[in-house]
Amino acid sequence: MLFDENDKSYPIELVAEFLGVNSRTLYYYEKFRLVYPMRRGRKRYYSKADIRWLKYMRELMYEEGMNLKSIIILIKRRDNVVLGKCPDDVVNCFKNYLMHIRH
Amino acid sequence: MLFDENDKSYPIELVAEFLGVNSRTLYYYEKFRLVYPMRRGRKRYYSKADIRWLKYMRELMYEEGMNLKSIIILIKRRDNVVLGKCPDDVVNCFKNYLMHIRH
DNA sequence: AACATTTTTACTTTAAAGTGAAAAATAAAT
DNA sequence: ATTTATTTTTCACTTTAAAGTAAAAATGTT
Repeated sequence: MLFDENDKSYPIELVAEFLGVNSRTLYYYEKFRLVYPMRRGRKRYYSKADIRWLKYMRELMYEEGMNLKSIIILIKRRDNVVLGKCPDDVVNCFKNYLMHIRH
Repeated sequence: MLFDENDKSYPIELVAEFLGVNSRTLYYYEKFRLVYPMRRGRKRYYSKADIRWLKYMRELMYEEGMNLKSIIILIKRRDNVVLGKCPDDVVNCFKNYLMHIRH
């Protein structure tokens, strides 16, 4: 009965419990601008999308070994920030490395 | 006189000195499959592209705050490995977050 | 055999990630 | 309006692991 599919938002404590973290951790993520819960008054409410995102984010961290800053960059890259900074010849150089990596 | 533009490959000690790291660090990167120096016998020779890549890699680490595993993933993503794992609705959800982030 | 490079082992350093507890802030209740 | 309760914020601390390195052992080259 953790989540009622019809509810559209969840308070921080419930989300923290669901993710198995301290609610303080969610404030921490917010400071990194990694999540934007809705505010009703001063209280935070997380949408299902928020929760899915947090869960995926933590998978990237604990299954893929990424760190928070990289995840931020991963998001920004959808606006081409990181590769924008990467010189062209280095980008091309990536392709050589790709050949060596098995997926 | 660190680098002769006409030379096509550089031994590990020279590269380490240029990057300001211990040569052991370059072995370390290699174990992560982040670089593939050419081998003549058992000895390693790094190309200019290798060196540029290493330099860029370290910028990502020390200026952007990325970790090695994330850099590996960044490379692989050119083959869509990471976002391939990411559920579509989460990908769409990224767009909302993008709006909140200033570049 | 002598030399140089590599590999392995285990260690050090450093900072990220997370958290506890108290203080501050805000809303609700009486 | 004052008190009570709840959430947020701040500060400082702990834990953990990534990143890097030193030293010794192994290996290949000449």
